[in-house]
Amino acid sequence: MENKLTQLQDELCTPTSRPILESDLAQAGAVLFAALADPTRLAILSLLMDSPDEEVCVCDITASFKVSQPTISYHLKTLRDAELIHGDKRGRWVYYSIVPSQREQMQTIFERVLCVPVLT
Amino acid sequence: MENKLTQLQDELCTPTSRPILESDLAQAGAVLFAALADPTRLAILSLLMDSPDEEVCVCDITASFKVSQPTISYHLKTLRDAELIHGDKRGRWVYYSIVPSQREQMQTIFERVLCVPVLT
DNA sequence: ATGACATATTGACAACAATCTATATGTATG
DNA sequence: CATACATATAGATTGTTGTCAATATGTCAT
Repeated sequence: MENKLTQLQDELCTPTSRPILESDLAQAGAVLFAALADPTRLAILSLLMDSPDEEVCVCDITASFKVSQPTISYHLKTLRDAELIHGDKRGRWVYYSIVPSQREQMQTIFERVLCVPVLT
Repeated sequence: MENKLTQLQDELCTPTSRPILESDLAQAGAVLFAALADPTRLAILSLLMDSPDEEVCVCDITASFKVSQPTISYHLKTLRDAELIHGDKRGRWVYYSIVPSQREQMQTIFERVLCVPVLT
């Protein structure tokens, strides 16, 4: 295969001198978007974003979906691993919330990308 | 735009049967983020966003990565299927660009989510 | 026409993701 | 203490994704 960069004489395909996205940044972005690439996880995040006190009990999350409790637990772990949410165990219950430093980013994603308003 | 979210219950640990995000909206969002959930695809999008004439030849894209040409072709198809990019065949070459209606959304993703400036 | 070239498609395969059932862990309560 | 409850983890299964080599398709130049 011939690279256009080696064909400067051909006027049709002009080369680019612009570097691509730093690979570790692309990697980090891919990890973030992979965490968002599931309808159940998006709905969980939406639930957390819209919770007035910014905390939701796992039992409420579980009750909101048709999937099983272990599946919800799996999705919560996935979001936790992406450092988007945090779980606080109080007694028998665990209360999840958006990691504060990620709230603005999540709000951007919901309002400006998904075009769904969230509480502010 | 209309709010697709339902009100949360205010009492903790009271089950709710209401879905949070409209499921087709969550589904559509998941499809979008799945398209973004790969470092090579993010870098391709970054390349297209940063291209001054907003068009990049496949040969230049292929030359920018270490993966094989069929792999690049596969990623381009994935981005095409997500309707994020469009390919224009001119002669032997195919020139890809961001779908115009998606440019603003992509700019939001790069600048406000990934914190990477792009050309405007 | 023929051959070189650019890109897409196919088929195979390993890695991973989403889901379930079953079970474990920790906590409150009778 | 025993038991019920809330959540997490383990293991199995099924479907999906990223990658490559090989090949097909279409286009240009000779």
